[in-house]
Amino acid sequence: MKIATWNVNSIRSRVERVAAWTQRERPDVLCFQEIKTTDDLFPLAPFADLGYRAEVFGQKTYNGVAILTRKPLTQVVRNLPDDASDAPRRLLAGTVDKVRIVNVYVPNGQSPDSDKFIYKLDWLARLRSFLAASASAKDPLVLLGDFNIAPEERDVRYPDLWRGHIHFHPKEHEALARITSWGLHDLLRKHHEEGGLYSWWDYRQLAFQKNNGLRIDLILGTAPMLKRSQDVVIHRDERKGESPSDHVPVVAEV
DNA sequence: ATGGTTGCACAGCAA
Repeated sequence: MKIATWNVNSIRSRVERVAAWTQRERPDVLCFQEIKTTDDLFPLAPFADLGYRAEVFGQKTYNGVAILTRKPLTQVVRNLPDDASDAPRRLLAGTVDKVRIVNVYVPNGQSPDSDKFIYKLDWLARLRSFLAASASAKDPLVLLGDFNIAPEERDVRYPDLWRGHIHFHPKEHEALARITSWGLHDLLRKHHEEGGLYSWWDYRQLAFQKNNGLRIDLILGTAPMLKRSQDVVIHRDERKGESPSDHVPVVAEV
C-alpha cells in the first residue's frame, strides 16, 4: 500500500503538476495539506480521471486538507473534537483497507513569541488527546502530513540557524515527543539513518538552491505499520521546475 | 533581519 503526503500550497494553482505526479506514482492514499480552496472549487476531475475519489475538507484562502483514495474512505472525521465549527481546517481522518489515516496540517506557529505559537503547541496537545481517545496504538494507523516541526538535527541543513525558531524549537520537540510517546514511529527512520533528507525549502533567499531545507513532512505509524513499512521516499525533484510547492511529496510503501 | 518569495485576492495576511 502506497501512502503519500504533500503540502501542495494551493491545489488550484498547480493542479496539472500535482495530477501529473499522481499519474506517475499512483499512490493508494494521497493526503494533501494547504489546498487553499473551498470544497466546491476543488479540482476533482483530473484525479477522478486517474481513478481517485476525494474527501475534501477545505476552506477559503488558507489551510484545508484532503484525502484522495482509490478505494472508499470510511469513518471520516473532520478536525479535532474540541475544535469550534469555524476552526481552521487542519485535520481529516478516515479508514481505507483497515488502515486508519490521520492527515494533519499542523499550525505553522509564526514565531515563538506569538499567540500562534501557543496555538500550535495547544493544537498538538489536543491532537495527542484525540489519538489516545479515538484509537489504539496496537492497530494499524498512520499520522502524516505537514507537522511544521523538524524532529532532529539531522533533519535540518543548518540546525544552528534554526534552533529556537519555529520548526526547530524545544517546545515543539516536546509536543512532538508527547505524540510519538502514544506509540508512533517515524517510518522514514526505519529505512534511512542519514541526514540531508528534506521535504521543505522556503521560497525566499534561494533556500532550495542553497539546500537550506528541513524535514517537516512526516509519516508516523503505529507498531503494526512500522513492521509493514518497506520504504519511505522523499520526492525532492518536485521542488524543481516551474511553480513548485515549497513542500515536496513524501511516500511510504507499507 | 522592519529581510526575502509565493498564493489568495486584489490589501495585506499567512507561511
